[in-house]
Amino acid sequence: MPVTNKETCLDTLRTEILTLAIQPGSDLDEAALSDRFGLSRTPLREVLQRLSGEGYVSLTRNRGAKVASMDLGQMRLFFQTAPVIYSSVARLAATNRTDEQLDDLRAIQVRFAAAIAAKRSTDMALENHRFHEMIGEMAANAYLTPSLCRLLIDHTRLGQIFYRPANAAEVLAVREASQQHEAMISAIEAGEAGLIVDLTLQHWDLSRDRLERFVRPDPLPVNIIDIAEKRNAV
Amino acid sequence: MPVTNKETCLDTLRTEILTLAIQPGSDLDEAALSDRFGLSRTPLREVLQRLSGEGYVSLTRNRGAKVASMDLGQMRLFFQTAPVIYSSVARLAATNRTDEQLDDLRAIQVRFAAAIAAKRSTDMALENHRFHEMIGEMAANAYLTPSLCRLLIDHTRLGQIFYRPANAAEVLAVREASQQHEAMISAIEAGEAGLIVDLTLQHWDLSRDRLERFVRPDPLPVNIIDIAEKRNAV
DNA sequence: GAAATACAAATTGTATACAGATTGTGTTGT
DNA sequence: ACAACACAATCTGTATACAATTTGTATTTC
Repeated sequence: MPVTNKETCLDTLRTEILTLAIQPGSDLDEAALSDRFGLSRTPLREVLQRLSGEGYVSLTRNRGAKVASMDLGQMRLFFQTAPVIYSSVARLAATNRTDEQLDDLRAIQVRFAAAIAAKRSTDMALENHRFHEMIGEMAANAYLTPSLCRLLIDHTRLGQIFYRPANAAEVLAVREASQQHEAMISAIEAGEAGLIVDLTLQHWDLSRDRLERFVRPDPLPVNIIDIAEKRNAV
Repeated sequence: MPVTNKETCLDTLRTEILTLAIQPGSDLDEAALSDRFGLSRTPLREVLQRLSGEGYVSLTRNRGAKVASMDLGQMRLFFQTAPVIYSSVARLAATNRTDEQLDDLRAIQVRFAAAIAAKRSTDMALENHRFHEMIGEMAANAYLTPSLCRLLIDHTRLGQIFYRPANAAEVLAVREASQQHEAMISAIEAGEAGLIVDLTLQHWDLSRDRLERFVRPDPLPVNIIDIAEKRNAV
């Protein structure tokens, strides 16, 4: 099965959107992209249609493609929706997974841990994304998968900051996330539905705490701002 | 905003798939469809891509488009997944709906009731579909909507039988479903989250009973089969 | 007669040229 | 100076022709 230009284009755009290399809301130029990937506009438009179906991109008639935006309203929905879907999917994964899928999941976790050790933050985010996508695949539920994928897209985009650990506390949190992955693998292997749901919700809590800290970071020291104002006044 | 050929094509294919005018699993011929809708193959392929994104159709490379299948495995997932999504969506609808949307919902319900009164079974199924799609729109949750839509596609296709009431008991069931719709509208208007979830689960139970009766109908009278075998033996 | 292969027909994928829509700019008139 | 309109440039949408892949069929070979 040869890897066509079209598939390269799909994958590349997906990762560029996930890693924020292309920012939410930015316009995608058909001509530029078809040049870049050595495709004519026809197949490129099909790529965009598909990305739209997956939720990476939004199309408007006569106005082209935009990377899916991440406004405040969306974020609210994200935090509201993630727990139900994540835990439902995790429960199904524990009962439906195959042995091959479990091996795949382990392989992804190895690469995730390696990315952490090497402090490659982009890879951390992408391998984490694949880890949770893989759990979705294990769940093997065509009805839930599309919702999961949309959540993961925004989770990964938000998480760019999570996996770019700035201080010692956040490095610890990433390590904890990795340990939780290990525990989740064990629970899925053992088929313990109740346990995997608990672990998933814990994992979510950890992630949510980091994300909220990003959205509402510690305020700047007030006196520094005072100083800046005085300098402007001079 | 003019209705283009392309949009007609999209809508028509959607309803034909929902009403089983095109059977699950059947192949879609690009040339034939582009002839039929007066489109060239390029925009028609974009329609198919989009239908694929919505879950109506599945695409395979170099092998064209098939109407989404409804095998036994899928049905199992359907019954497993519907309650979570339906109730989550309903809860959100009660808190997020706008007044205009509530008016739209009422209008749909009027058409639904009219279809029942006139015994137009296809319209019953389609208006019922729109009713629940509208509740999805009220929920205004981009993460849940895709899952809801996929569930509704299969629910409506299965329900073709439900809304083609064969006997008196099933006519009563359809009337009951319609009454439940009315109750749901009231609950959404009042913003009663707990109530709408209860009503939704009741509605689901009613529908599920009918669907299960379809999948596992009352067995044929045994002696009739005996007779048939004797005739073949002659 | 069954299997394999080569060829033909049909179907899908891609490129390019053209048509239609939108947006920005410059000119004209008040 | 501002508003309105017209025109140009840019981008999106569609049609058609061509290339590549798949599938069915017929012929050959064992």
